[in-house]
Amino acid sequence: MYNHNFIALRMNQTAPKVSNKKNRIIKIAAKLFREKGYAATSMRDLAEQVGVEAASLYNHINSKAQILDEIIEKTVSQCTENLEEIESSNESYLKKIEGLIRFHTRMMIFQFEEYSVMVSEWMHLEPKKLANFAKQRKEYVRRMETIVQQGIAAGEIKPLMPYVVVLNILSSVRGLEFWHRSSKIHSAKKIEEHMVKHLLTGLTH
Amino acid sequence: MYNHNFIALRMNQTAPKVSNKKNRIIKIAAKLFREKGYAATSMRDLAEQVGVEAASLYNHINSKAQILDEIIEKTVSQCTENLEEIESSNESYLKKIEGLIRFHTRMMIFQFEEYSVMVSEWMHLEPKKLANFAKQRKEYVRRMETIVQQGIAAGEIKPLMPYVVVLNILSSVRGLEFWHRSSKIHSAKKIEEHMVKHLLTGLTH
DNA sequence: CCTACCGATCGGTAGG
DNA sequence: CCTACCGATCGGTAGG
Repeated sequence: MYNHNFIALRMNQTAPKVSNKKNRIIKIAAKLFREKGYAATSMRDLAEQVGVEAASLYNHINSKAQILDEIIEKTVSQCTENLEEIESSNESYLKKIEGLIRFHTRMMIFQFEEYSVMVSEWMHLEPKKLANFAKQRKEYVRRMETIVQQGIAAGEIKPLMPYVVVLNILSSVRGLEFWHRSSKIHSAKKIEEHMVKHLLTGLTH
Repeated sequence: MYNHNFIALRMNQTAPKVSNKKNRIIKIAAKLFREKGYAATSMRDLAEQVGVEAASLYNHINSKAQILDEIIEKTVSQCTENLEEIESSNESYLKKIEGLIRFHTRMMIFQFEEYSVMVSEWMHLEPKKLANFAKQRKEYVRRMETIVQQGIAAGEIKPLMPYVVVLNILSSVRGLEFWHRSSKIHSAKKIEEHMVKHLLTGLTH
């Protein structure tokens, strides 16, 4: 998305105009969907934050459902691309898991609104989009499980249910939503290091 | 709640009648709130599942908001009572943390609907109830952090940010919501053991 | 427990 | 981008 705009900006100065307004609407929607939830956010709430009447939103977007879909689709793509990079790297399995913890932690911190909406509001997607998301998420978890499984087989990781390990990692990252809210007492870098340390090496010495 | 009914049942056979109907409504509401979210669940949805007209629900409950409040308040009480028991026990700090992981894992498995609603729908509480919940949750986390802190001071736990550790534990448990949905391939006991093992001792040997 | 109904608000459209 | 408005649905009440 950002890359696309960057290229378009260099090739045609006037082209991104409409797109920028749409992006602004989606950005503000992500913020509201995270705060209040998708169902409890009205198009009038959104319009107010954007600074227009509700009817005017429809010159830039087709429906409320489409906004949710675009937020989630964009975030899913970023996760999938990262997973592919990690899978095809030459790191150890433990390093790959560490990379996944770091990536998701950064997503939660630096793409806070969009990532939170993806993990908490996906159930409000329309039936077809919902089915597609569920399929992609299942596949994503399966591929993470495979890395854990391979790490166990290689003796790098202790024998644990890969399913529980993957769920714990993804859920722990989700928990950072709560941290983010209560201001940045702790730096992002420090949080990331402690996430990795706890999830990889546990509490005991 | 269950204890209260149990006692009432022995003392007066006719007393719990109205209460049972209310409990049934709340139980079904918890199921719907978890599946669709509080805001996306209508009183007509609930009435249909209960098997009456929407207007009839109001003979047993005062408002939609009250239902959410009762679900959450009951679950909060159970968590707080358990925490007090653990705090006052003579176990090591590590054992106390283990006990908390086990308790919350069991809550998520055996009080699935109510616990899920508490962790996912609390933001829809009415302002006064919301403020109270936020206060209690903050206090709960603080007390868990204190146990971690003491464990570190005693040399039982490696030096990690207590805040991150507590968040990871509570969030990992929350992630079991997803597991529960996909049938019981793995037994509850096995899940609990692997939760403890991962969160206490990590992935590495 | 029901029928009948209330005012408010919802997502979205028509027309300019 | 607005005003004006649509039908549908919301939580909840009155009255029996």
